[in-house]
Amino acid sequence: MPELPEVEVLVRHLLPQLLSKVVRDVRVQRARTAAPSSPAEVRRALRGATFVNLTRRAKYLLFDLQPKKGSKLVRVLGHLGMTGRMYLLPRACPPPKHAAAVLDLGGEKFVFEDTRYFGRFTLDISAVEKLGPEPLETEEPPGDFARGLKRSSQAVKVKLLDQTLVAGLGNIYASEALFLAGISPRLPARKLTRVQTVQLWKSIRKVLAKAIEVGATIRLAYYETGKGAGLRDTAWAPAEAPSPVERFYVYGRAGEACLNCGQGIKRLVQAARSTFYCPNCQRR
DNA sequence: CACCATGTTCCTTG
DNA sequence: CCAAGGAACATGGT
Repeated sequence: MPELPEVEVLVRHLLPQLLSKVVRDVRVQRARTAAPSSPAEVRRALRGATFVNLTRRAKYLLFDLQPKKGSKLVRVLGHLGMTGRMYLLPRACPPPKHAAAVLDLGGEKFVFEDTRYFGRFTLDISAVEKLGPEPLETEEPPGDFARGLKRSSQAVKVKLLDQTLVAGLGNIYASEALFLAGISPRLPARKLTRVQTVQLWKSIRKVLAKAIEVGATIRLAYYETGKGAGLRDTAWAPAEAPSPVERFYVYGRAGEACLNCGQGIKRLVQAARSTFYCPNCQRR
C-alpha cells in the first residue's frame, strides 16, 4: 500500500475516526514491529492515552496521543512497509492473521495489519529527521533535490527512491513521474539539465497530487464476518471494487501501449527493482 | 519450483 | 567518510 499518496489518503481517512478515542489496551505482536522500542514500552506509553492528532511526513504516519491530564504528548511513528494496512474494526471482529498491532479502543479496535512485517509502530521517531524535502510543500525544486541529483552518477530513477533527495516517492510514482517529465529512467542523475530538474520536480508534484485526488491505490471494501462488519482497505483493487481504478501511465504496464505515443511500454531492472518506461517518450 | 511484489537497512567493496 | 551494489528481512500470489 505504501507511498506518499497512499499514506496521505489513509491519514485523512483515519484522523476523524481516531480523534479523541481512548486506548484501553495495546498488543504489539512482534518485537520487530515496535523496534527499536519494545512491545512493552509501546503498551506502557499508550495505555490510557487519548488520540489528539495524526499527521504524515513522507511515508510515515505520526500519531499524537495525550497520556493523562497535563502530561507531555506521546508520539508514535507508523510505517506501512510493503504490505501494511491500518483500519478500525468493530470490537467483535476477530483481528486478521497478520495483525502486527491491535489497539483496543472500546467499541472498536484499531488494527495494523502487516503481512510481511516490514512495517513499524514505534516510539522511535528519529527516522523523520533524515528525510529530505516534502514534494507537495514547495513548487520549485529545493536545493537538496537539485544538489543531490548533481553529485550522483547513478540512474535518476534510482536516485528518486533516495528519501533524502525527495521524501515520499516509491517504486510506482518514481516511474510515473519520469514518464510525465519525459526523462529516461537510465539517465545518470548528474546529467539532468536545470530545465529537466525543474520539469521532474513539477512532474513529481503533479503525479502525487493527482494520486491523492483519486484515493491512490487504496480501496475501501466492505468487510463482513459473522461477528460484525466494517470498512477496510484492500490494496490493488479487486475486480469487484466499486471505486474507480487508478490508471498508471507506465507502472506495471510492460508490453501495453504507451498512452501518449502508442509504442510498447518496457520494463527494466534497476537496483533490483522494476522500472517501467516508454522508450519513445523518455529519451536521454 | 520459479519469479515477482507499493520499503528500508545493513554489510561489503572501492 | 562517502557512493554504490547487493543481500536480508517475511509472506504470499501467480
